[in-house]
Amino acid sequence: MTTTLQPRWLDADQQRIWRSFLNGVARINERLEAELRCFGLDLGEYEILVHLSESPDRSLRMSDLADRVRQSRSRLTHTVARMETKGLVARMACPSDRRGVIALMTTQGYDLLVEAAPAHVESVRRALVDPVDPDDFAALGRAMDAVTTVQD
Amino acid sequence: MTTTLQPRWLDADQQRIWRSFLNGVARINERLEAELRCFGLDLGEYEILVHLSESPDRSLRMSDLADRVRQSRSRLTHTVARMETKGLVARMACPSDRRGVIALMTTQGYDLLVEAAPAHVESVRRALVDPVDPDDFAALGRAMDAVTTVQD
DNA sequence: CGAATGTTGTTGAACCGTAAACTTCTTTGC
DNA sequence: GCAAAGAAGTTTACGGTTCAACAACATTCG
Repeated sequence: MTTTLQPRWLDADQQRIWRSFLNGVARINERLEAELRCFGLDLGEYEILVHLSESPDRSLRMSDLADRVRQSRSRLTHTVARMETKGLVARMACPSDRRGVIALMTTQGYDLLVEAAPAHVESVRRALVDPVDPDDFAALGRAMDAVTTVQD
Repeated sequence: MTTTLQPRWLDADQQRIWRSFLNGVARINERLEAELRCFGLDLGEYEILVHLSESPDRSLRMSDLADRVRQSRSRLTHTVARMETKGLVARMACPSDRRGVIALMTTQGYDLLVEAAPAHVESVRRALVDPVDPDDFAALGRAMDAVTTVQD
């Protein structure tokens, strides 16, 4: 007798919630991207600016930054190169590790973040925070933490 | 006196939850994409197959399909063209509207979906359904419905 | 009717992300 | 110390997405 692993299908509720999730995430992304486009940024670039602005000297090692914004190193290299030509960030050698490169935010980059942040926060509110019941919003946080905590 | 609109910043909890959301969504996507790559599919293609499989005659108008999978029409045209060369879908003229094009799933496409679906469902479980508390999961559904319901 | 407007789907170019190879440097372990 | 292994970033080529322009057809409304 062969023990065939039956797939554990999702029940109707689970399926419905899963599709709501896909739809909701897509909607949220659309809105945030649309808002940021007014400032010539996409969400990836915006997040780079945010994390740099929160770091000492407004600078971070490339690999560190890559982890925080969940971008591959290759992608970050490309993105930072583009942002460098726009004058939003700069790169310098890392003094302690000669392999390293430090990305740092320019004044222009900081100014752009200061300009874009209120509109971005407002779209996060309009797209997610405001329409959702506060208890459900808290549950959303717990759910996403659980998702992130699980190791593969 | 000018009435400057003060940005309504997120409080610490809201900020934390928002970042958990970004991290969680990214993690879930990574896992689903990784799983589907074993079958030569990405999530966009998989969803196309799912929606075709659930429709009468396993076929849908391109614009209808585009709405359901939340892809731009241009993107869908390109994606379906690629899937057509792989033999997963086919296209035919729409009888009732001569502008229209109907995408339909081939037997090969259906077979691939049947093959990939159990693994995909399993990764949805592992990435989201299983690690999350059932009450929080239900709340997640309500939250995403609220997000989708809001009109711009 | 018939022109104006809207919808459908495609096209091609530009742009961005991915994947793999590669360089340079650091760390490890004998 | 030194070779092997690993880590940091970059580069290149390729593939997919976006954007704007477009062709074909449908709809609207005077």
